[in-house]
Amino acid sequence: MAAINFSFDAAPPLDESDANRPIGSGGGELDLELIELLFFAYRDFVGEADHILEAIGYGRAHHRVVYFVMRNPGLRVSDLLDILQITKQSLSRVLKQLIDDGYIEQRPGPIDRRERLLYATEKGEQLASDLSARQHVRLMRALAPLPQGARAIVRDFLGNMIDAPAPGAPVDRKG
Amino acid sequence: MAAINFSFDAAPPLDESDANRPIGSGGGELDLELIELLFFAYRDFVGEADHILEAIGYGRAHHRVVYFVMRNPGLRVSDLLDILQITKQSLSRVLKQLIDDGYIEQRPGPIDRRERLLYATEKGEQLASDLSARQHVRLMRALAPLPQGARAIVRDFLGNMIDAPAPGAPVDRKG
DNA sequence: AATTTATGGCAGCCATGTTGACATACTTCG
DNA sequence: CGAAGTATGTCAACATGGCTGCCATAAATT
Repeated sequence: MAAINFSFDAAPPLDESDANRPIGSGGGELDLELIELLFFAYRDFVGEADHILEAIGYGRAHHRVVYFVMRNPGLRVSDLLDILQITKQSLSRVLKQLIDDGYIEQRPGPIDRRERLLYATEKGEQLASDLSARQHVRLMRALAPLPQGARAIVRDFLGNMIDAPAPGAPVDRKG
Repeated sequence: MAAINFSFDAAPPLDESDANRPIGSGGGELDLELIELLFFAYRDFVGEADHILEAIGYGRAHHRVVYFVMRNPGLRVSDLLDILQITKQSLSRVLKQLIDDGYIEQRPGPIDRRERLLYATEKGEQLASDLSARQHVRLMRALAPLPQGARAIVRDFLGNMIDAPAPGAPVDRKG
């Protein structure tokens, strides 16, 4: 639990007031600073919710499922598989628990009754909110000291990091 | 492999030219947009290196180990445990493989000979660079369309997301 | 009626995280 | 010197959450 992040002692030769270009024109060097900052940031970000989850015997897989169902009520199972990019079996294990425990409920699709549309129960909404609240606070704390417009920059950066941007999503706000 | 990220259909009511405050003063709403963008961004970011790793039968754990040894030559095992925040047993499994396969070598500490200082071999350096290069390209592609100074914003944001910032690291550049 | 689709379930494998106990080599302290 | 502490390695055992393959069922489609 020491939460040591090690010193970034070999930090890239970057000036504080720098722009995009991450490394001096010297050679084919890599932006290792951002790579490891992303690692540490995500590690601590997801670690945030673990206390709540432990208390009810759940793991991160449950978190992700209840989160995306809360965010997209009426989601089909196959949609969830696409979002999480895991297999049916991996999903069904945790989904079954969440349904049995009353966090998520299924209703047959009104048009195609083979579908089992997923909805978070009130209990499920509550859980998802509790978990997200912690992460929200961390995000706000991280953004607060940054200049105006930082949130938009971060959002666009993250959006651009994704393989296939959501339709109608990002982002090219240089000009 | 469909890499569907689902539409962020319930996207927060945020204006493009917005600043820090993520949600209208209405109530206790959460910045779910950033939460899930971070999830997708990291998912695709770490998925980047998987092809290379699969080819040699390694997983992400090996990646992390060889990366941090490359970044911090002469690291002690206990330092690595602190960085990765895993247990000795989890580390030793992958570390043993990396040593056996010639990616990492150990040398006794010059002062305290109980220590086994870790160094990446040339083979290990090569592997770490190959892996990082992919991620570097993704980062550069994500930053390229953003305005001047975006990299610094992103770096500071990520740094602020970390539990215990590295000594002498981030960052409070609002004023 | 036959086929396709959406879902569920079972068996079993693998990677990677965990704890606890113990061994070895070395350093440090009294 | 001998005792105690430290850095590391190792073994057994277990949990989580990925994976594949195969099969079942219900409903839609042709």
